[in-house]
Amino acid sequence: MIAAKEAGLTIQEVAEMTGLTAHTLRYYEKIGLLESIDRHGNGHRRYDEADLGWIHFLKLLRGTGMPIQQMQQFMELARQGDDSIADRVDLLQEHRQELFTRISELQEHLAHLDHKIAYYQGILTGIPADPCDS
Amino acid sequence: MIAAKEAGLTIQEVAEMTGLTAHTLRYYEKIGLLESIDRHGNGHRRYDEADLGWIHFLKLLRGTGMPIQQMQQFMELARQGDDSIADRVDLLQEHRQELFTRISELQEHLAHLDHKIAYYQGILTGIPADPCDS
DNA sequence: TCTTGACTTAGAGTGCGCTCTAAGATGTAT
DNA sequence: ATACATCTTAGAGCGCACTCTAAGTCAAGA
Repeated sequence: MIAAKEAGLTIQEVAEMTGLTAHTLRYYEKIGLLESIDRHGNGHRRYDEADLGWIHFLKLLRGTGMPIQQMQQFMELARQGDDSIADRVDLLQEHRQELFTRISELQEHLAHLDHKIAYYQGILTGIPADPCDS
Repeated sequence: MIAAKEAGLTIQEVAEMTGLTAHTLRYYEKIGLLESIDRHGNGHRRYDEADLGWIHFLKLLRGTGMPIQQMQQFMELARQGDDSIADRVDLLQEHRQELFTRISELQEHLAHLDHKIAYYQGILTGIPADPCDS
């Protein structure tokens, strides 16, 4: 490594920084979630700060359970420039609503699960259990 | 349908009551999530109240994102009788913890997403946006 | 008797989101 | 020169949780 570090991060560096694998980074690029990443002279990818920003955003969307298809739609809009911002907001807000609903459902399930656990614990400790076991 | 209704529900009835498909009910039985369901004279399944209770419980577990494998473990314990209750509680409590963590993560993601949406809306309405776009 | 419809089985197929393989190019260190 | 590490590509494979198909049985109704 005599040559000065050329601008940009290698795929491995980005993988380590983001927690995605290099495989996944290439996959995301192939299916259009990332624009073609700049290449170093030898054809190797070099990621810049903007790329990193998009990758973090994609991670957020996936983390919220957005399907890849919807993410592709979003990135297609993003590629169309600032005129698409309203559409992008719509898409995000729809997803936000779904996420909110899902969280609520999970909270209900959690309460239900706690109820079940308490029921089984009641049996264990010999305390007469609530006959309603639902 | 002259014969008096024999005890128990048909697979279709249970499907409608639970929101699972008949396919899924057979699948759950095949992989050991349900004990062998009683059969009517002609070999058709007949579900009783207890079966229904287990199915609702399985739906709860799946609804909380428990993997099928773990559900199989749980049902294996259940088949071993009351001596396994402590182990079942352990399993459920571990899962409860994971569920709780997942809900927390989703809530963080939701906040982050809201932040993003607000950022984009700021652009739309021409209000100078917070330069920190993360 | 014939048709219809609900059920049975074993096993194949599906959609999702990666994840990995194979073959090859390039660059660095000894 | 040689060994190695890291990257490239196209495309195959995987794990999960269903979901569906094909071929067959059975009972009720026209």
